[in-house]
Amino acid sequence: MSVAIKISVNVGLYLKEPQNSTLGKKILKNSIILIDKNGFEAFTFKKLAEEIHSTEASIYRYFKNKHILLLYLFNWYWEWVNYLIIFNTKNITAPSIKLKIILHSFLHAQKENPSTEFINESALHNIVISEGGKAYHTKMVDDENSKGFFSSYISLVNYVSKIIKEINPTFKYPNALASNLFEMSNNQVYFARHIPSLNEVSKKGEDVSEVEKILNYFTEILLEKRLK
Amino acid sequence: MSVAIKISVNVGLYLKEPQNSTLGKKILKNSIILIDKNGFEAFTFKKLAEEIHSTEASIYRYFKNKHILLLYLFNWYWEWVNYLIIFNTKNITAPSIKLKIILHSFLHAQKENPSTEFINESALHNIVISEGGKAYHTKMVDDENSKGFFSSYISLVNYVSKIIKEINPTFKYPNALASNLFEMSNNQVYFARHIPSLNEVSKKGEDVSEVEKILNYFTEILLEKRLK
DNA sequence: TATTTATTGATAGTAATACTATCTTTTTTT
DNA sequence: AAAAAAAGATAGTATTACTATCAATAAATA
Repeated sequence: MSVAIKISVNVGLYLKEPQNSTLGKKILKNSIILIDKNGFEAFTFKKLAEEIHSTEASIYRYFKNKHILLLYLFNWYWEWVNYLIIFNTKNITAPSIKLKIILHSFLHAQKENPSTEFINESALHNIVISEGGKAYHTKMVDDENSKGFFSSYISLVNYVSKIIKEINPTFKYPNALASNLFEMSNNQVYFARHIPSLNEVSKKGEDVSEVEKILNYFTEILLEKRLK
Repeated sequence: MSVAIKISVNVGLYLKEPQNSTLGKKILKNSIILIDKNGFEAFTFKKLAEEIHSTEASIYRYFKNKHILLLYLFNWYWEWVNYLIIFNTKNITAPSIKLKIILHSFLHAQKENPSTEFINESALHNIVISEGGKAYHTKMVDDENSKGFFSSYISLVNYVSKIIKEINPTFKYPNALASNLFEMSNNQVYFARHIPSLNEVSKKGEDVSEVEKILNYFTEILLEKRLK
């Protein structure tokens, strides 16, 4: 017996819900593996089809194209982080502790017990770090935003924004801070791994914890209550 | 008569220096226009060739591929910002004023007098905002970093980092703050334009100035001198 | 159980992309 | 005027990003 959580994303992101079939789950599982391994640019439906011993045509029955598949994965990830955050901050009242837990949950999302056998959360987290920006840095961004394709991310940011306001109601830009915390988090981990002269993270293998320290340091200073 | 500044980038980024020929300058000029208009994904050497009434083969004599061309443009941009910053902070001694001027220079780089007829700084700035992350979010990042393809950006970050240390020598992560200022700057402008629920920038057409306010607000709080 | 329906597989085909190669013409340098 | 360099013209290839069609198989339901 077990308690299963099922994560669902915006229906506009798929033609057929991949979580409801064996082939669909294989697509999700192996697209994560392939994108993580070779990067999004090198990823094609043909290679994926070969990997899972299926055909391109079959994959196209689930996703319109690889960009939409990427959006599906990101939304799944953001929903998963959302769940983790709600779960981990349950019964915590002090908002400043809540924010600390949120940062920790987000940065260590990969280390949590996997909720779903067909999603490798750790690999997915790496994809979000390396390719996350590609979700919305396209010419379709306005159209896709209007269709709610970023709503999981937006609601995450809004939730954090609310907590920021609780910590310090005089802080002027809670949304900007919240979105920056997520963006900065991924960015600084990426820099630590690939362009280390852009920050102060030296210890290999502990990049995530180091970035957590940086983010806590920044938020503590930014949200410290002050007179005016 | 005039005073011309010539910006040069890492020699590994081109096969033939485009700034030295009419065709090369046309390539630079029109690639900026096309990428700005249609986005980097839709940009191809073939379309560019048609636009400038030349051929694909001729463009390939200047740049190995479109990714390298993008890197060339970004390096050119970072060098240009670097020049602007040095120029605008000349004779300013107070580091906190310097940092303010840097943020202003960076965010308004497009409004400065164009230094080069074949580069539309405004369009290039928009490309950096929309596509900037694609410079280093690829599987070649480590190799390209070792070749110095991001050195203009790194030296920019290091310069700002030094000023941060002057403002507050006790601030623990000057590099992380400096890189975040540049990243956050582009990101928040992009959000203001495309996913406005992610920050507090409402006024259309003044997004850049609004983001400047946010960045100043953040840095002032972060770098305010404090005991411990 | 038979039958309809849905799902997947197999195969083919197309336009566009991302190049490489070669040869000719034009322009520039000496 | 000759030599060298740059650009144009053209062709060709492997891969990508799809769309279309039809057959085989599995699942749902009558």
